[in-house]
Amino acid sequence: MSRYDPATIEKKWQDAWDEAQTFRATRTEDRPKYYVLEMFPYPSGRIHIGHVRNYTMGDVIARHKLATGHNVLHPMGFDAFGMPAENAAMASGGHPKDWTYGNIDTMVDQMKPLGFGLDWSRMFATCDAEYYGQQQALFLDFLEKGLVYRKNAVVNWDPVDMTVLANEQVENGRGWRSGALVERRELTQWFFRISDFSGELLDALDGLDDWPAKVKLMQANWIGRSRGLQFAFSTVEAPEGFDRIEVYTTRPDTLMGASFVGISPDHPLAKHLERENSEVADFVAECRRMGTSEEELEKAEKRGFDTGLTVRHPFDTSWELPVYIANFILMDYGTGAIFGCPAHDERDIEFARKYDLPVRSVFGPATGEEGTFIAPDEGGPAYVPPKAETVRYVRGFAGEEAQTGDEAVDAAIAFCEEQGVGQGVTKYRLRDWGLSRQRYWGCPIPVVHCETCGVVPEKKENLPIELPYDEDGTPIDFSVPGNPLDRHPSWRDCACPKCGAPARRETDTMDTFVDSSWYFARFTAPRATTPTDMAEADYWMNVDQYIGGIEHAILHLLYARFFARAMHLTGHLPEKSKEPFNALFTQGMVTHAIFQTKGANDRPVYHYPEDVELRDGGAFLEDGTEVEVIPSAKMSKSKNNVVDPVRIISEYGADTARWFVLSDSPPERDVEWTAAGAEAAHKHLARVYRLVSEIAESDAPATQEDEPLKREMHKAIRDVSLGVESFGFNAAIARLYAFTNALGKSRAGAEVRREAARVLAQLMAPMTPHLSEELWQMLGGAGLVAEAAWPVADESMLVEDTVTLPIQVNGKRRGEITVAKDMPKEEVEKLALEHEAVVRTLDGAAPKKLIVVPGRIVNVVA
RNA sequence: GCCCAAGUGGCGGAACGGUAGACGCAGGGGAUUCAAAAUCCCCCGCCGCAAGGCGUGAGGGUUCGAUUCCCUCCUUGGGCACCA
Repeated sequence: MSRYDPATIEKKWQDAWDEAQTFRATRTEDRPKYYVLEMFPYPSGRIHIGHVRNYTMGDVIARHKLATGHNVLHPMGFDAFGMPAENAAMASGGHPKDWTYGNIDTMVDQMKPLGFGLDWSRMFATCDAEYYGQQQALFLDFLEKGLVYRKNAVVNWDPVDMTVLANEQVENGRGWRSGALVERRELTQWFFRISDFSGELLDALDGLDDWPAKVKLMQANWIGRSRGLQFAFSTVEAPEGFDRIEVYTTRPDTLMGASFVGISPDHPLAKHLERENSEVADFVAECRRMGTSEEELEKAEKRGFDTGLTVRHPFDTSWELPVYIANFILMDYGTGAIFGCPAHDERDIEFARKYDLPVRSVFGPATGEEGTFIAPDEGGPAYVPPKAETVRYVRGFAGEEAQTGDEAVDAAIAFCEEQGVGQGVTKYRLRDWGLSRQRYWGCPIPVVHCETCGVVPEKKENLPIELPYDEDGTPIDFSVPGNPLDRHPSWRDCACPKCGAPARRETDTMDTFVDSSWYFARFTAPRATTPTDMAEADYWMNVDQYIGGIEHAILHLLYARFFARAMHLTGHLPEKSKEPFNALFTQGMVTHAIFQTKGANDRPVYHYPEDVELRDGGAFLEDGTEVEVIPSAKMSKSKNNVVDPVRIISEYGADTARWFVLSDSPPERDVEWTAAGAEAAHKHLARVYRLVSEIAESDAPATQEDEPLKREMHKAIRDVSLGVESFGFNAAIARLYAFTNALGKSRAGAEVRREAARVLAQLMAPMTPHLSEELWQMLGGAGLVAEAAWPVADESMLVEDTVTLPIQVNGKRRGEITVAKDMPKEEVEKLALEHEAVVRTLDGAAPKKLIVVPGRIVNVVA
């Protein structure tokens, strides 16, 4: 008998699938289509075990759908633009393009041995001119439809390197290379009008039944619909043009508790005062010496500057409130100005206590908790109950004295509208999507700046506007910070497409989120000479199952949903694709223990897994030094806990890697890669190989154990199918272990055992496709198991006629009874009361209560 | 700071509100073997001789019954608009 030799069989079957074009996506009308997509990778240089897990999940779905009679589209590509390529060029010379394509080649070479059922003929990278040229065409169509515009926006500016920094390049407020204090600087930039779609993007979440609830919730919170009051305070002796300050509030019911007005450092009034008053200028400059991320703003100490100006309260013109410039107010949200009601807002009370501003309670608890409740104006914390809770108003001005916050807000809006003080408005937190990047390695924005014509779109026939590789034969210098396109006259200088006069190209490139916002549509016709081919898009869209990391729950998925709408409006996608992903699954990461010892100065020293020996419940280096084991850490090159799939494949084969990454954890959770686990997976596959070899050669006659094995087989078909269809891969694999155990122990005849083994090969095929083809062949299966019809469970073989019921006394299990499945409740009760453990506990007394859940449980309450 | 998750034996994990620990790893015992590897079989939450008791991050609550639902807290992870 031959041994399980993955190296031989994996190559053999990969060649067979290539030959048969098993995974080539073809459009035919006789079969339903199924489009499964995993988020495409960034070409970092090597695949990691997380990729293996992600693509194996997609592959299981794809292979199962193929076996259930679908035309399957399962493509792969690369999200190839972005900063790492430029950073690599800066750090070690070379060109981002060469670096990127070199990485792609390596990664494709590493992915192919894993045997994924992918249609490689559709592969592309977003840095292919063929792809980004079509992206430029989309941009021009969006521009024409008014979906793109220009406005000023702030960026992180490094004043030493004279360059724009990404948020991740800002460390503790300083540029990562120069160490200079980062400033916020305004630039004119391009924006997509995603905020015009706020309401629609929010409401449409309800229709996404096969998306995780948590993702929909995160998106809903991100879009952030709020109902509030917009009104203006009139100012006292303010500079000309600033008679009024518009504010937006979601708590107009707290207007009588107002104690100050706060404006953003970027508010027009702040900018005006900055020019006249050096103290204001200092404070505002201080505020701007901060990154642009919301996280940083929120974590920063709340600070304000009293402008000396005041405003009049809208209900009492003799009541004046001070105007502060405050570092925590965002110009992008609402009107860039607020009123503070310290009694009912934690941030406001912190601010008020810091600057000694009055705190006035507007409402308190509705029911008497006076004993414990300390009102905010008596030194207590801000009182911020949920808006649905009824409270008692002491400084209300509209509605009932006792009402919920929601009712009070509605009443306050109605009252203010009636008094002409303001209007109720709906606002969204979602801001427009800034797509300009001051970088080289991205899709050029296809517009030209002309002195006479202004901003002029490129003509479509001039697309793609390609990135220059060099400058007239001279390599581009990436060692200088900043955007090389800015310093590239022969690329930058051009003729105006409108008037022909000398003009300058836009040197900004697009955010890489643009690239990933429509690649799923491009896969339906990757070589089309327009962004999409409507016939192909109409057939293959939508993505039936999208799989990727939870880290993309908000931005990528929201941008893609916007893009699908914009592509529909510009005629590039059908109406049904406005929501492009029918079902979404977010998978967890692969983690690995960190092996660490202490070096000099107690600095941790990290060791590679292959240098560590696990024995006697500890971990040791070769020289016997004991190593500290930190389990379940995110894989990271700097911690030396990266597992290289190439190594795993050469040691155990692709099927072992695929089996293991699916087996141990539910797919939405993180999985820890352990050497022991991989070893165990491999042993199991070898055992299946041995078992099936033996069965294939057996000629044992039929026995009375045929029937139980058949039943076991049909139960396995049911459970594994369900597991595969519902992302219960770990459960499906546990079931396959059980079925293998049953098959191994069974003394059924050869014919039934062979049938069961064929089914086992089929059920395993999505996870371990190469091994399954080999087993299928040994068992005399026709053709490729990849193309064989998925087995169907026979319902009549699944019916059980008895059921075992646990008997509980007071909720604790005390025994069990086995009864006929359809035994009447009364008889079950009788049997339960006769049970020895029940009799003993009741001790002659009558039970207080008797609960019988048919087919489930019996609970006796004593 | 804000939003969203997750926490169960020595370990990964299973469990429509209904027998907590399926399946796997590690560990223990045995079979086979001249011996070993490989393989096969059995045991395996904790305390306890046992009867029994205790156990799903912590503390409350709802329920005949809670890992599951609700509230508060702790820890870890993801996101926070220029990382992808």
